[in-house]
Amino acid sequence: MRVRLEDVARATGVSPKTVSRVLNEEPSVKDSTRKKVLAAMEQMNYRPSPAARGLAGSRSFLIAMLYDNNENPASTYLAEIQDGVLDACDAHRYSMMVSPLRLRGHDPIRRIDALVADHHIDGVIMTPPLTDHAPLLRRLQEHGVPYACISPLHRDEAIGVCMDEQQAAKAVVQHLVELGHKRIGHIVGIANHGASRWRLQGYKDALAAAGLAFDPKLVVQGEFTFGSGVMAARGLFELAKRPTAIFAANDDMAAGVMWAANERGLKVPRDLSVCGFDDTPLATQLWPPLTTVRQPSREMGKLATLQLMDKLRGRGTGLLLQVPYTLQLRESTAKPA
Amino acid sequence: MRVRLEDVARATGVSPKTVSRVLNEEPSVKDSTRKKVLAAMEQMNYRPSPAARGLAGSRSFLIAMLYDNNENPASTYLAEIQDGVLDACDAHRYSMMVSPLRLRGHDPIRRIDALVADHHIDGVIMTPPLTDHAPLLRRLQEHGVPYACISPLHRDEAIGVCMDEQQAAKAVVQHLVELGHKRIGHIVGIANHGASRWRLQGYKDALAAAGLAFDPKLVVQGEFTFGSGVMAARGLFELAKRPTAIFAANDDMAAGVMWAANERGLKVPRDLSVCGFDDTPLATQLWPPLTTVRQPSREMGKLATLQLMDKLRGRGTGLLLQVPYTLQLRESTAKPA
DNA sequence: TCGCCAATTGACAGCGCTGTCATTTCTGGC
DNA sequence: GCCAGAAATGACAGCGCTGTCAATTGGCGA
Repeated sequence: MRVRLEDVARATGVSPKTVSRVLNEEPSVKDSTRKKVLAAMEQMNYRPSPAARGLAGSRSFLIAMLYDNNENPASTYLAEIQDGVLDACDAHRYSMMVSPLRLRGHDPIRRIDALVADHHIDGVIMTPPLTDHAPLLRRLQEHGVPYACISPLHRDEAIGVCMDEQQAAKAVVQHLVELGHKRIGHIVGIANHGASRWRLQGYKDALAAAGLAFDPKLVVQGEFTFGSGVMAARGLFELAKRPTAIFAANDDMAAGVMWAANERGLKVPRDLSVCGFDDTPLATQLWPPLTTVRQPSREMGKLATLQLMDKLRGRGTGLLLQVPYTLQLRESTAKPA
Repeated sequence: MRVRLEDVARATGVSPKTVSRVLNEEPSVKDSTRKKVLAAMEQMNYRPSPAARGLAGSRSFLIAMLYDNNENPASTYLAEIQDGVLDACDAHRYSMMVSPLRLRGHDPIRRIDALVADHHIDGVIMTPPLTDHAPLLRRLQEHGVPYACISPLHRDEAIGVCMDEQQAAKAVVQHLVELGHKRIGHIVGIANHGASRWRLQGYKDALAAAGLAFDPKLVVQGEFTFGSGVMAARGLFELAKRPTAIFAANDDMAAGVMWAANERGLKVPRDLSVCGFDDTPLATQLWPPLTTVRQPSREMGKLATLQLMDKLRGRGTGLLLQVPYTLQLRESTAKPA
């Protein structure tokens, strides 16, 4: 029937416990023994039973990816991260559970408790904005469940991955400045999201660096959705002195800006330059294609997971890795008329 | 420490086995006993250990959602389905694993084998185009693992969920006909995908019903991607007699058509009507908003999962459920000039 | 060569549940 | 009121692995 650890032990002439030691990469096994066992495992195509390991031992080889199902950053973003997490899990024989959390209404703490109680989760991958939900993090700590964050707001304590979003935002806006724009609008994302803050700050930095005055009227609150981008853009278009360029804090809102521009008969980029952030598939599906910042989400998911696994093995070197951004200059930005 | 089945048994004054029976909804338990046990479970906040259940019993309470990572229909589609599957899992205390399969290159059969061997998967949710990957289905059957399909090509044997895509496609095209269009182009999806066939057939049906001749030159092969939509549209624009409307087999390609129209200076819908299929978020993020068919993907994911669970409990009534489509008439279609 | 300590290995119980089969408790029919 | 057979319950082993702690082995200085 199924090849069990005991079978491998018998084949190798050692005790089951020793095979178990090899399986778990414990150091106290003589090298020659280890090799023999590994060879037998390979040869017999042995596959440990996660259920048995979970029941007997303290680890479950399961990690959960938590995300917010209400306020989520575009679903393509999460899908990419998920792919990255899966890549890393595959490589380390871990499994992943996806666990959508509805912050509004439902009680996320109970969800965490259930995850821990039911599945003995070994660790958690947190995506924004959950990365900064203090009660959640505290609860995880109480349970002793390690977690890695993707783009957390508070960067000091967390382990995980981030990108220098502030610098990236500064770079896109500088691109607009270099094209000759003087009145540059900005649409902010959901308040308190790290992404919103960093991108706004980068916008300010670029203005400052260029010696342009910061005008609060040019900054409008959005909430990362297409619709909010439309609304925000309409507001900006009503200004006595319309901006000649708009930097939206993500691609969805940038798409909204382009929609509103169309609605008002403004031609992009002739009458208005637009840029976004994230480089979702949407960016190249708009007309004209959107200038934006590429964020390597899949890679980030993978790296965060690897960080988590390092921590699970106690090998944790790391705090917060930083991945590089890439400017994607496309046709939605041009010199002002 | 942890509340165990045994604790519940002691509290209720019955044997552990009886509690187990209640837990597994076995019929041979007296009603009064069942109520007592359930009350105690509730009161003690008992949570069965999936690991122990999996190890001792034959079920793992785990289902896998399989999808093709290369040729996937837009990621938002899969994300929606996944959400639906999770909804259903939650409701029935099942867990879900996501398992991307790279059909090209990697060997999907091995992946299935691994899933079964490692995790004792109870069942599988199949998404297109995997629903029609014969070797895969055969392997699942050999393993005795039940599966439910979402929009399978071969509808006879499969259990799962589908939509009358042919009828839906016919309806959108009829909408174009009613607007007065005579030359209607169609961009087909990846060959052999059910979605491609049904939508093409619906297109033909509508033409026939309207007494319009079918012109093969108006039908161009695409592959469900934005880029292929652009290419296909360019081809159609080169025709001596350009179509006045184009029905793309999905929204991404329709977006491509609109892109290509922009590129060529054609104004939608004045010079060209465009419609798509799926009603992804993209549809309302384009300018003008896209006329399309809404497919309730999330609902379909949920229903397919419920079907699967029915089957797992042997209560399987069902073959293929059919969910209704909805026409989303928006501004990308209008009377021909 | 002997003893001692560290390095390696093994014996054994038990993780929390379910399958199997035995046992007890009800039914209803006579 | 008694018995056959169905309904309901229980006893017990064991799923495949790991934690604990004991036993063995090997290396080295005295």
